[in-house]
Amino acid sequence: VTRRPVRAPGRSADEASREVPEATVARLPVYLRVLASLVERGVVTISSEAFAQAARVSSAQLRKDLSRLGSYGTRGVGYDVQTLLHHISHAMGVAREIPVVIVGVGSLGHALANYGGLVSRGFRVVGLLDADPRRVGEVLAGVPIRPAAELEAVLAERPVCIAVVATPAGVAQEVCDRLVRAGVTSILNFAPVELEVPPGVDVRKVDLSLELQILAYHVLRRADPPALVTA
Amino acid sequence: VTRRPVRAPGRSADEASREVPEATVARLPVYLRVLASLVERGVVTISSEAFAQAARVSSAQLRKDLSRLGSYGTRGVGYDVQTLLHHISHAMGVAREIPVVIVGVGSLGHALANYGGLVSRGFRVVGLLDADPRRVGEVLAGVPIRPAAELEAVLAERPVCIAVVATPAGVAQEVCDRLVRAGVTSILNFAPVELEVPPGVDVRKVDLSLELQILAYHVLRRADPPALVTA
DNA sequence: CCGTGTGAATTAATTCACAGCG
DNA sequence: CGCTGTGAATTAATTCACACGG
Repeated sequence: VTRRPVRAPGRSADEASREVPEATVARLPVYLRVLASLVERGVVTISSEAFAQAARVSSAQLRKDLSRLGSYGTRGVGYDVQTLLHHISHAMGVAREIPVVIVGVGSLGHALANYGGLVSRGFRVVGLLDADPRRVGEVLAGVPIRPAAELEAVLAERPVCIAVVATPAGVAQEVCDRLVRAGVTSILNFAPVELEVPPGVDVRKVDLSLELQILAYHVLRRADPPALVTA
Repeated sequence: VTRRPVRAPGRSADEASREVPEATVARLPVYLRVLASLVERGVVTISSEAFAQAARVSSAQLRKDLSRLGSYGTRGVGYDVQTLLHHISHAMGVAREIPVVIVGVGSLGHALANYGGLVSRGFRVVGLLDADPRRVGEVLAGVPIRPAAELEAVLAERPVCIAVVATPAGVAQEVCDRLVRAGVTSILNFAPVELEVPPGVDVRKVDLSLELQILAYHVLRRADPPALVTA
């Protein structure tokens, strides 16, 4: 995952949050998800211990993370699930609906466009683009696929900050350049290439085979020789 | 990403590698990919500076990472692309073909099964499982989709260490439990839940909306009010 | 000379452990 | 009395900066 400087220069000190560490930011969405499921199950209050177990982190880490946002727990009791959900949502800026465009609507792009988790977490797909003329015109989740050539036009009609690149590796950089030129400042990249972006643009990557390779590395270093087939 | 103890107790000291840090392990596949593209472009030698730029890391970090595997560079010159490719491949245990099963063959599962990057990085899909009877029988990348009920049978015929969970969130934990009981020790989880696994089982997760939420967090903390729509 | 390899310094993240509040 | 909130201690990761070898 590429992290670039992108420090906010000096926002008004309205929020309680003073510089939440990156590692914490990466866990907040997990907490949010766990809290949502606790609400569903009717849980009203939860201790850091139980919460941490559900989120698969240590209780100390959970408490430290939460304390960055403020003191929302009750000593001797735990956290009120609703209150906490509210505060983390606020910190993460949910309550807004964030428009995203997806470039590349192959099977992965289809999966993303149809993924309900997007909408439920405050995102809305407002544009779908694909270079394959056979896919153009298809409507996915209420949004028609438009030709990749119209990328600039789509972003002119409807400016967005966040774009998802799900194209083949070969064209990802070019697509990325065009997105950035059209005003996109944050990119989620599924193509297996390292995107080059100007400073100020934020890129995160998701790479399936990279994750598998990391898992495989650990398997190979295990004590017992496992179910592997030599080529 | 869940990292669990999983320290190899005491492998024979055959490899040069003595305890490669986790952060480095996570970058090695990136280096591998960059090297492969350098080979394609006919590059023979590369300096840490140029290599680092292509891999989007600092040159110091790259050199430190590579030095964990041994001294494969030439002072005053740089690294031989082929040599380095060979050594990192070896460290990552490429040269073996690693079997994986995919549980859940929705649009995401389809994308994964058809993803060429798997095969080219030494993985082979040897099993596809889905609970939907309408999908059973379909053949993807040469592998037939079998009913989820046969999970245990599939893993009995052909033991594998690594499984991909691409099911809906609701059944992911159950599938995970069954996989672990059937001998799987490493899981790549695409379902938006925190999987609970016994010690010794390694889980990594890929969560699209989590990544988007992190991007959105940073967008919201930017100086200028961006292209967001209030709900 | 130039660029690798690496100790030393720095910064970030995690864990410990316990004071103090409800 | 139990559990949060948090300084202090620890561990991990990154960056610096330069000695040294080709």
